[in-house]
Amino acid sequence: MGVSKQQAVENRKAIIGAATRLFRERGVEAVGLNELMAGAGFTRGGFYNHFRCKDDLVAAVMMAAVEEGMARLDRAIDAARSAGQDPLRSVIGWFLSGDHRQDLFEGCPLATFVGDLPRLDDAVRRTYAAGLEANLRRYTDIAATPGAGPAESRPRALTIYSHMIGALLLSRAVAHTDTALADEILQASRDNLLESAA
Amino acid sequence: MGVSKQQAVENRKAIIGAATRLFRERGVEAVGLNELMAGAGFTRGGFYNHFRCKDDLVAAVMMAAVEEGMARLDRAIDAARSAGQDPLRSVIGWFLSGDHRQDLFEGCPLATFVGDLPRLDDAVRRTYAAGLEANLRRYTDIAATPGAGPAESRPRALTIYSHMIGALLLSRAVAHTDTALADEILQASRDNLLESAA
DNA sequence: TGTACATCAGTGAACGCGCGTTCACTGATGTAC
DNA sequence: TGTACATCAGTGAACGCGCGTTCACTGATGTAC
Repeated sequence: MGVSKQQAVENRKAIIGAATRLFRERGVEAVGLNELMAGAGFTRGGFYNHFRCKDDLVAAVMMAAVEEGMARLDRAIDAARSAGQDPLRSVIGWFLSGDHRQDLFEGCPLATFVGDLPRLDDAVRRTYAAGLEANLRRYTDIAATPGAGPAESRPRALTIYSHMIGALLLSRAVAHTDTALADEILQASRDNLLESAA
Repeated sequence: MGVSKQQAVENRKAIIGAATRLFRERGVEAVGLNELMAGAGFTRGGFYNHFRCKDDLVAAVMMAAVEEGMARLDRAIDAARSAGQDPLRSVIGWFLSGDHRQDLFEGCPLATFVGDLPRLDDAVRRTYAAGLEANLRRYTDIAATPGAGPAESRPRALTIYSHMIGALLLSRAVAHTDTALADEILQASRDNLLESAA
């Protein structure tokens, strides 16, 4: 068609955006390039002007999702601090909420993509691992109590994060089949973690 | 070929067995029926003498995996009790071990299949949810402290299980990319849960 | 500033491939007499 | 007990389909003069 360089850059972003939405919703393997390009408003052939192969796109999607997730976490922490609330309690309350369980699109990317990871290549897994480490560092910050050093805060952050991820994934796994159990799981972990953070 | 009824029943079990191994190792979607039947020692066409479609097999695999997982849990609990050990501490130690992280074949099926679940059909999800509930009941039993009733033990079991699942999945997700982090995750949660179970 | 040409994002048909599934066939098992 | 026939698990070729990827082509953008 002939398209300006600036437009091409935006189109690339649009492809990544559509892919992120579809991958989060249905999983990386279940989404084909044809559907994906149609979702971004293009025909299939143009894909290869932007990416060498599907794995390249997946790597770009993971990178974007992890960065966006971190930015969202930072914003939530700032908002809590501005409001004079404990950022850790605030984040726990959001992470283990029904909203987060339902929201595949803006939820924690590490939770959403953990199921796809075994079938993805090393570049994506490195991005995932780096994203996890970045998240854990932030959780270490907000889990720190006045007197405690990193030797205490770090393992505490790890356990809180593992616990939340597990509860969210189990709750999502049974949400459509046994809503009562799904709610019970979230509530038990929310109560437990909020109590331990008090 | 002509095969006795008894042999046919065993062949069906062999197909389920091969499928369970392959599904656990590489995910349900990534394994084709051709490879699967070859893995069980047959050619592809015979599949439909045993199952109406692939989803039927997946349902049978999930059922078998969940039952086997429960049986294994019960055996571990019995063994711990016979040895005069606290079954809860015993199970936690196993669940959050490097062995369990590495062992996709005999590990907890709810952890292994949680990533595949979003793309599987309702029958499989119901089996999964029932399996989760059965596991949680058993954890409620072993998490019970002398004075406590189910109102305390049940949420406690849920939080312990969620926490363990999350730690195991995160640890597996980064095991090949950042082994130190993977070990750190398991250890932090193991220390934390064993301490709270003391 | 205006013109001629090169670039390259987007198009849409086509590629080979492996998927889940179907089918006609086979032959030992199991049954009826 | 022996014979004739029906059953049905297993075979392997074939089906349509959608996948990731390639390709020749297009035409507006961007560049050289």
